[in-house]
Amino acid sequence: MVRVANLDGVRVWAEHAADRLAAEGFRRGGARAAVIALLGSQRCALTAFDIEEALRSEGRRGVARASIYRILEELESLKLVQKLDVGQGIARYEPLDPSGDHHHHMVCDRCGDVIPFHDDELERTIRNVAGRVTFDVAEHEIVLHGACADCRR
Amino acid sequence: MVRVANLDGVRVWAEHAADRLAAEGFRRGGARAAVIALLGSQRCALTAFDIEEALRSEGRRGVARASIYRILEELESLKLVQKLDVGQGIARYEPLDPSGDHHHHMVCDRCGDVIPFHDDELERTIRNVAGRVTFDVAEHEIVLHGACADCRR
DNA sequence: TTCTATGCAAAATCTTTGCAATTAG
DNA sequence: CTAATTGCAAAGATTTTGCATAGAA
Repeated sequence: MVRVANLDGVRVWAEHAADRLAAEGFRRGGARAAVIALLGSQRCALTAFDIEEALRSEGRRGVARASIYRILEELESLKLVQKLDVGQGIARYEPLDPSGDHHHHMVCDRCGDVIPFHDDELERTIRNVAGRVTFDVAEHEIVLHGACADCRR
Repeated sequence: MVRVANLDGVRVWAEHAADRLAAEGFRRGGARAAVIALLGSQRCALTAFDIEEALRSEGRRGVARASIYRILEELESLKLVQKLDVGQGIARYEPLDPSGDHHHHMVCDRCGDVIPFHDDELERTIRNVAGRVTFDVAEHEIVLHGACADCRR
């Protein structure tokens, strides 16, 4: 088991995202820049609420909730972020590594913490399964529920 | 890859659920019985809306939405049904086989269809992963996204 | 009769939409 | 100047809660 690999990739993600947006003809607004900068500095999935709060407390005027959702939707459609549901009906968003690297999540059902993990064997197995089904598998999402190291005591 | 195994188990699930509820001291109300009967006749996950609609069109007076949610919550806490999120922020519920048998889901992102599947290798791999992490894994949920046989054409 | 189960309506939560004002190019 | 971007408020969608009533034991 490996923790989120490729932290360098994450570090430059904001830059990569800005480039992609520019290439797609988007203009450079302050709200979008703020959301991208925040996502780029995170190692894992944030909710829209997390983002709103973080940007508001960053001192500046903050970004409107509607803008956050609109921006996240754009980023998702460009495959720059992945939207994921870990089970409480609240969407989370995280940067998508341009190299294709990805990870899954363990959700602590006691404290609500979301912890990323990666496992090569698991990826291999998923690929095998994908080859065996009469279904065109484009993505996969795996969530482990349970208790985190702190909570299980 | 195997389609939902143990259809007999599903068939008797309603009975099993009724027994568990009785053992837990619950009384036998009509709304709960209707929800259980419906779930027992399904092979896969339904949304609260699906359930409400199905029960309403079943001719009778139908079951109030609030009751449906309350009943599903009870059943979930007794581990009689599993609640799952396949990504659109809408919860789905399905009977949980008392034998421990379980399956995962492929979601067609074009038509929205949710298709169950099971794979032994995948289960084994998940168990291995669970043994390797500093996290107490109680459950796991796997969702494959893509296009179903009909939609991919 | 007593306490659970249910229905109805209102509230809560998360997300989306409409529209006017702002801002980038 | 022109069109994309943003903020604000209102609307939508799903789920939860409060409370009075019906119903099971």
